[in-house]
Amino acid sequence: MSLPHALLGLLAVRPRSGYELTKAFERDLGRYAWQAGHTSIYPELNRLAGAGLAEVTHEGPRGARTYAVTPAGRAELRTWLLTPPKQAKVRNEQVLRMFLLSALDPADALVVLRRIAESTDQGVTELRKIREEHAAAPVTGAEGFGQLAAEYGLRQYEAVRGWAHWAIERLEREQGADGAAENP
Amino acid sequence: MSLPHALLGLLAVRPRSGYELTKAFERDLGRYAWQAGHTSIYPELNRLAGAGLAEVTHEGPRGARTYAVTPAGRAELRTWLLTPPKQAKVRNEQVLRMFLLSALDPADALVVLRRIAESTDQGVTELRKIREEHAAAPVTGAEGFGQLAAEYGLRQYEAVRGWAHWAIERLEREQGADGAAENP
DNA sequence: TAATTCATGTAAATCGTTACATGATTAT
DNA sequence: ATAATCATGTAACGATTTACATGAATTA
Repeated sequence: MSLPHALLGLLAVRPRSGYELTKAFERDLGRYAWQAGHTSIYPELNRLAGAGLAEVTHEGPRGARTYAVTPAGRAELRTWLLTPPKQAKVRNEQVLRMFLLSALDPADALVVLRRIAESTDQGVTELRKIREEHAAAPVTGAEGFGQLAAEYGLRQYEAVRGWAHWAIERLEREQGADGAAENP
Repeated sequence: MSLPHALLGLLAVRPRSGYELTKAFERDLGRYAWQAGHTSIYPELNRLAGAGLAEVTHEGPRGARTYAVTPAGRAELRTWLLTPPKQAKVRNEQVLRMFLLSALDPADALVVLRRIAESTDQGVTELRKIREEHAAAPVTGAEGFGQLAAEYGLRQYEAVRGWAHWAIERLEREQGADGAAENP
């Protein structure tokens, strides 16, 4: 159960409302690391506040409440980050699909792989552009957050992209070899 | 909910018992793609059999039942693999930890990063060895499964490893710059 | 003023994990 | 004989998702 720590981590960067946290999950965190919807986030914020790990620091229009992490929350987050479990829980549907790809015949597998190659080509291009734009920015605490994470996301994309192209080439060579087997 | 498809995919490679499937999740699938314990696997196998997507083909000692995927199950798996959702579900505690790393002060972050670097160095070495050992093997259907997945796992490890070393160097340079700021 | 976005919540249903439970076979 | 491993299950609890619900503020 990592949701509370994900929330504490985001609040440690800067205070936010539940609504803003929800959007952070949709954009960055949820794409690579941990997804959660507002229906888990709001109750969890209440629990964190009840436990003294977060607190409401500001109330805005439309009942918006800005939460900040407390010193106790910061300590909890630090402990959690410094004591990782041996085997972390992994559940990634995209990766699962890649692992099961060989259950398809090569023609079908190629369709899927080409789609992956295309979308990761695009993803790499986008993320590289974003990185170049922010390359000049200072590297202090809160901003460092985005940069470490962005670099991680980019390298992840590049790895999948490289793998997809490698797999395509491999499958194509195999198919080519089948077709050309009769004439040496 | 991808568990049924994960099971169909494994059974598509070759028929197995629930016990063997459980171990496959512990070893390969669960490390990178999708974790599941026997308490989800056994009931799910019964559901798949009830739905005609899998069937018991053999009964061994100790009540062991070997399941195989049916033609309907193969069709279901194919459909699932060929129609991916826009946004797949991701939940990876390890990656979450990396995303939240910048919430720590640089000294603590370096501790965690060095641990990651060490364990991925090791992982890359291990997986490379395994790959070399199997490099000579033929690349037909069922074995291809392992090879695509193994390559994916290796590249994933290498990406994390590269990122960790990059982040360490960056943080060390930052700290070094702080310390040397007084004497130009 | 109508539509959109902001902003928060609850309830029911589904899904997953942990703990509990049992017994057969094989290895020491 | 004893321990380890094989092999399957159920029940209770906790976490997550989906559907439902509401209203304030902003934009067109």
